[in-house]
Amino acid sequence: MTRATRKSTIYDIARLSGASPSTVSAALGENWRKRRIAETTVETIRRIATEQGYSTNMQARGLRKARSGLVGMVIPLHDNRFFSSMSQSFEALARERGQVPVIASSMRDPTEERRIVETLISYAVDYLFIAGATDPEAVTAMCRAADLRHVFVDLPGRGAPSVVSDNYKGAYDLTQRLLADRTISGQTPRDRIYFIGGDDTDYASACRIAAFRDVLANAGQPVLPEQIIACGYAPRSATREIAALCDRLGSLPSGVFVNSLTAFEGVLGHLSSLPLESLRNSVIGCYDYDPFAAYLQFPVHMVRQDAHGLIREAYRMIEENPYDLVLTMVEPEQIAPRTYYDSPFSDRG
Amino acid sequence: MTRATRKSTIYDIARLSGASPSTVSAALGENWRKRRIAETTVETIRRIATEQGYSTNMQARGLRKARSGLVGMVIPLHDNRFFSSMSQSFEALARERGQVPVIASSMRDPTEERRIVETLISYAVDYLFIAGATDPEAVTAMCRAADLRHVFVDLPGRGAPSVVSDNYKGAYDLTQRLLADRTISGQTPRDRIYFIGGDDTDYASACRIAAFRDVLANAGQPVLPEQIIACGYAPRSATREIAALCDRLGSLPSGVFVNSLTAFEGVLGHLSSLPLESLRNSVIGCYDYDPFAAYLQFPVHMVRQDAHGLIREAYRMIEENPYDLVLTMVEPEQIAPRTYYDSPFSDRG
DNA sequence: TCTACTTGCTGCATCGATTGTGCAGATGTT
DNA sequence: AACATCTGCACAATCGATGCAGCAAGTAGA
Repeated sequence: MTRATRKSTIYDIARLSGASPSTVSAALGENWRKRRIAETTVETIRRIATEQGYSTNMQARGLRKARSGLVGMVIPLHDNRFFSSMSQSFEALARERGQVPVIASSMRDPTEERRIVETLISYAVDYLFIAGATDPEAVTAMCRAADLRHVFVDLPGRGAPSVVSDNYKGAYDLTQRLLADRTISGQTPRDRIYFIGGDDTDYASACRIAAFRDVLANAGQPVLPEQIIACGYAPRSATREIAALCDRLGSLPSGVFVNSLTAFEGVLGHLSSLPLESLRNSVIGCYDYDPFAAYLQFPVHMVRQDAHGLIREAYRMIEENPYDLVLTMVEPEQIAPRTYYDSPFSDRG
Repeated sequence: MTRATRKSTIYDIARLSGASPSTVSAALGENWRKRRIAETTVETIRRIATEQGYSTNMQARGLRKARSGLVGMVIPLHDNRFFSSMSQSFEALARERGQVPVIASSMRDPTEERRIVETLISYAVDYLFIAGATDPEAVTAMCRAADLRHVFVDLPGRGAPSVVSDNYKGAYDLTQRLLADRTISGQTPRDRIYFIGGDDTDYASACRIAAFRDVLANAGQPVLPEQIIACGYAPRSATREIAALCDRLGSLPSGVFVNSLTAFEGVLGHLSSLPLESLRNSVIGCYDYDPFAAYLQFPVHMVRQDAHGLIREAYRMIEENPYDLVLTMVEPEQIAPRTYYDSPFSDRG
């Protein structure tokens, strides 16, 4: 095993090439023309640098230039199709720009979120993307103090540009589809459609709930409080709640609007325990898309949020109008039951 | 909008507190006792630091201490249940240790992989985890030169400790289950089981293919070359290949072993175009688990890899025996069709 | 009173890259 | 020949935090 020699620096290259450190720095960078370094010198220096396996110490550069080349993104969790799609897009767009993405998950915990933002500020990230912020005001306050450009994604903030899905429209259309697909047999509580999952204090859920209410009200079926079961995003609690609901009603309701894939995972945990027949008279919808969820034993109406579009827009905002406190909407897409959506990354795997 | 004041440094705190920068540094750190700073001084300094919203400049600290507090992980892609579970676990374990995880996706491209490793080395990550390496030798060479502790996950390398799933065992058991579940009606090519997806030059797939061959050979059904369709991990190519196979055979084969969730996504793209009846006489297995994939219209035998266990072991190795060139195996778990697996993070969402 | 410690702090060099300034020597101009 | 200009490079300060070496007061022991 070769014992590693200390990593080589511009001073080593300087010594080996007979040039000065500043010449080496310029030669290895982009602006050697402006600094009038002879092309032959540049070539020599670069050759030696390659031979020595030199690589820039980004900590030193970052310290001097007061920017790190890192771009931060906070997401609620990695283990989720929607957010991991965002990660994939974020990474692609950041690398296109020669930046290094740092993605952190907050578990939707405001304290953790704050700690993460602090940490990213400590590392002098150049931009910060916050997806699903739990406390936008706090984030903005910290970023302001650190003079850090930031943008909110998915959940808007008041102090920076925000890019969000058009949750109202997505939920409006989904609810309409559920309503249309439903087979009603009477006027019992079971005939209603229930909304399950998410947190009614968060923006996205609130929009969706509003749309849900509006559609049903327009259809002459005003929503009762018990029809909204905002039990959070955790699979476990969704399992519990849907089971309790079925218990109360004596069967599955005629329709269920599930507010996220994670909640749907939990709902599935209960549905899977039911005989398939009992699902025949229910129509299920899920806000978010998953190719497997689209092919369950029962039809599922889905909504695909444009994760890539969200990130693209967010990047545009942060690069072009970082101080425009504007809210950009990105349209989600309704996906019919049993439809395969060909993702932008499906040529990779 | 408040214009941001320059971020405060230890020099600002020093001026405000009347102490010297070195005293401030010591007071804000852990070792102020060793440096014999009076407790009252420490309190004063910390109060002022808080008031000023001071936060350590990690670039400066990293430069001085020659370690960054960052830990890197390379994964093939974010948008995948297996890898995003690894990300989730990695993040949790890194934060427990006060480190900051940086997760990058290589898209299984050796060039991209190398670039990423170089970049992470530039940022002086303290450790590097490489999952699904495409060129382990190159990675080890670079890490050696930079004196960087690293560990291979999922795909082993020769030059560092490796932690991998027991792919052979997982695939052996899965193949046996497929064989047992199959209903054969004759001795035509359609009666065979086919293996689809993955890259036969990569370690994990090679192990799984070997197990697949062995089970069938033991059962007196030696595997023909055309039974192994290692068409990569991309959904798109899996769709193409399964369609071509069905074309050749005139129907679905009696069994399909799908080598990853991404490939399965592609396979599903084709299966979904078939009438449900045509699936009745086939048994499907997928190496990797997804809760939705477990509840499709047809039963799917799945294998759940222990992503959390892999990362936990990898961390143990890198912290305890970074120079032990040992290969640790982590057992995967067979999941019966239509089974809900309760993930370690299912209380979050 | 004089040495011998201890306490509590400061000064200074250092990590590696960047950048404004300056200075020889070459070339051109009148 | 005297002066201006350009070329190609080197010097040194700087970014912010760290940690070694050392120094002035205070306390203890003889």
